[in-house]
Amino acid sequence: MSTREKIIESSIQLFSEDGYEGTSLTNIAKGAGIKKPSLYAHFSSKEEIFFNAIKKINFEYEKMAIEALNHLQHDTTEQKLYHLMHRFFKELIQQGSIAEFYYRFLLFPPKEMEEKIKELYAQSDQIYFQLVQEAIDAGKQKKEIDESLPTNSIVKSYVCMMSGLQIDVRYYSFDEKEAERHLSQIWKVFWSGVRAKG
Amino acid sequence: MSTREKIIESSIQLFSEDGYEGTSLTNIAKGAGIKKPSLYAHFSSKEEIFFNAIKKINFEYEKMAIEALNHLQHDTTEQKLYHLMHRFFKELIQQGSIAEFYYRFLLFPPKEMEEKIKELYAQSDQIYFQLVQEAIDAGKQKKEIDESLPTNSIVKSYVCMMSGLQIDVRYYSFDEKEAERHLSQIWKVFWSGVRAKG
DNA sequence: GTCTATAGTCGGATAGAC
DNA sequence: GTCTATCCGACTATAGAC
Repeated sequence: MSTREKIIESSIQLFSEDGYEGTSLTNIAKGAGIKKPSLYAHFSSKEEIFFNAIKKINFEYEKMAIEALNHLQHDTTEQKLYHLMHRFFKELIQQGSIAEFYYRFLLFPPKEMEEKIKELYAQSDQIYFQLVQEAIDAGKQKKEIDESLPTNSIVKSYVCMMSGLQIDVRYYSFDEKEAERHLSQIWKVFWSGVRAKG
Repeated sequence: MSTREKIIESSIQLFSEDGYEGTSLTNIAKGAGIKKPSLYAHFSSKEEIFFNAIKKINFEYEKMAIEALNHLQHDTTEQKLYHLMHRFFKELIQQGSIAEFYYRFLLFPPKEMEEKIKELYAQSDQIYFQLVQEAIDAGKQKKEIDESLPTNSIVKSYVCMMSGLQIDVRYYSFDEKEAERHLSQIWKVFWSGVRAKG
C-alpha cells in the first residue's frame, strides 16, 4: 500500500470514530507511519484528505451494494432485498468503517464543506436507490410484492429502515447473535407489509 | 430567562449544529449575550455546559413523547402512533434543536464522555420505549394490531422507522408538504404490516 | 457576575535540511 | 519524501480589577 493510500485509510478510521474536528493531522500521520509535515507531500490540506476519504468511502459503499445484489441473481425478491440489508448491517456490526463513515458525514457534515459533501453523496446514493427500485419492480412482476403499494413508497420504507438500523446498531451495541435477531424481527414486520397478499 | 438558562439554550443550538468539538465557548457566550470568561461564573468547564445541555434535551424529548401520546387519549391506535411519530418528525422539519441534538449525540458522542452520555440517554430512551410498547399492547387488545406479531418486534420496527426518518429529513431537505407526503408513504407500508388482518 | 488581559496548549500549515 | 524546528492562530481556562 502506498503512503498516500495509508494516509487515506488512517484518516477514514479516525474521521469515522472522532469526527472531522475531533481528528488531528498528527494522529492521521501516526496511523500512516509518518510525521505530520510529511502529509503535505501528498495532500495540500486537511480538507483535501477528507474529500479523498469521502470519495473512497462512497466508492466502497456503491461497490458493496452492487456486489450484494449481483451475488443472488436467481433468488426470490425477499432473499435479495434481505441479503442487501444484511450485508450493510453486518459491515457495521463488525466495526468496519464504511457504513459508519458514510452515515456520519451524510448526517452531520462539517458546515464549511456541506455543499461539496452533498454533491459527492448525491451520486452514490442515486445508484443505491436505483438498485433497490429495480429489485422491487422485478418483485412486483414476479407477483412477490404487493402491487397496490407504490414502488416509490416501498423503496422509501426500505431505505428508511436501513437508516434506522444503522442507528440501532450504535444504540444497542449488539453482539453478532443479537444483531441477527434484531434484523430478522424488523424485517418480518416490513415484509409482512409489502409482500403480495392472498 | 436567567443567564444560566441563556447559556444552556445558546449551547444547545451550537452543539446541535456544529458538534461538540466544532463549538467554541466564545460563540456560546456570544449567543448568551456575555463574554467568554463570564461563563465560568455559571459552569466550571465546557464539559459541564454540555452535560447540562444533554440533560435539558433529554427532558424535553421525554416531555414531547408523553404530551404527544396523552393528547390523543381516545383515538385509534393507528392515530396515536402516527401522531407521536408525526410530532417528532415535525419538530425536526421546523429546525427545532431537540431531535437534532438528541440523535447527534446519541449516535456520535465525543469519545472522552461516551460512558456518561450513554447513562443519560438510557433513562430517557427507556421511557419512550415503554410508551410505545403500552400503545401497541393496547392496540392488540382492541384488535387493531396483528396479534401474531410479537409486541417487541413491532416496537423495534416503530423505533427503527422513527430513527430512519430522522436521517431522511436531513438527507432530502424536505419542505413541509414533501415531508408530510414522505411520512405518510412510509407509514402506509408500516401500518400495512402491523394492522390486524382479515 | 461581568469584564480585560493573559497564560498555556494544541491545532493546521510552512521553511528548509537531508 | 521525510524529517526537525517553527510560526501563527484558536482554543479552554484562569487571574484579578470593578
